[in-house]
Amino acid sequence: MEKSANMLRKFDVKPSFQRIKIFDYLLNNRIHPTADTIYRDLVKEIPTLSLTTVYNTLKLFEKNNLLISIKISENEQRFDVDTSNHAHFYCKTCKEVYDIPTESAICTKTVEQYGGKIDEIHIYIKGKCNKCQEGE
Amino acid sequence: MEKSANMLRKFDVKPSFQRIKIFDYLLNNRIHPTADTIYRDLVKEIPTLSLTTVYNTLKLFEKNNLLISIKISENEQRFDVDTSNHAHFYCKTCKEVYDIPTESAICTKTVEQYGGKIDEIHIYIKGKCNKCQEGE
DNA sequence: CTTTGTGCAAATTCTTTGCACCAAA
DNA sequence: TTTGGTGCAAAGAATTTGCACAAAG
Repeated sequence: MEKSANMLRKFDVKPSFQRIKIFDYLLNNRIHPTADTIYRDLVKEIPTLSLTTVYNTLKLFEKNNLLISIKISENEQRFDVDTSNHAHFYCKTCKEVYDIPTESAICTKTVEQYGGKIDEIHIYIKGKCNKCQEGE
Repeated sequence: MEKSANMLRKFDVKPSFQRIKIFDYLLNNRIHPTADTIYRDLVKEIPTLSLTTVYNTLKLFEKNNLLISIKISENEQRFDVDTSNHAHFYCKTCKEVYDIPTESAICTKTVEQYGGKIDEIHIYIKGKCNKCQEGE
């Protein structure tokens, strides 16, 4: 709890109860959850929580670089507190998102060559994970 | 028109009037359009066209590997008839999507190492394009 | 007090579905 | 005549917005 609160302060986010809980959840559940997943899990503990607050908070966190938003699965946004350089693997069978290490400096040269400025790089790999392969 | 029709047949898609027109549009407008963009442009020429048909058709094309769907911009799907290996650059300012060449064999080893099978790799780069940089 | 956060309900956006009609084989 | 394509209207899912109330400083 206190660790999360300090983290929030460091990124200029006022640590309200809900914000701390949501950030805490993200730190302890590295499953790239959707807003709804976070809401469903936390509402058990905080019955007054609303989905709107979860959305508001995640948006604020993203703006303040506390997390990145990933759009790898069907029509939903997922959130990742690991803001370091890495790729994501989406298993189309079990719908899980896995982190994949990478040394991506990929094709940034081409963009820069034309004078473009890069803010974000997303590498999304889709397929079937090892567990789902086995079950065949 | 005939070129498109043959292309469709080759990928096991019956070349109806609408399908040919939509495929034609995609071939001649390499702007990664959304379903709505395609609809708005084509309805001028084909007043009876419906957005549903555009969606149906794009879905069919995707299933038959005539195009890939990209989710790089905010909440919309865009379509690209270039199914070869390349990355996409999204300019957050002008909202355009540009093709970026790449030699991506990126971090596929890590996935395969764990026994996963890769179907698709999407590389999305976001930032500001050269034109939008200049205007500052 | 005054500002900021929270949460309900309604709205919005993109996409899909159900269904009836139409066209082609 | 049977199959498959088209298109309208309605539904659906994820996210955002407007607004009122609550909390914090």
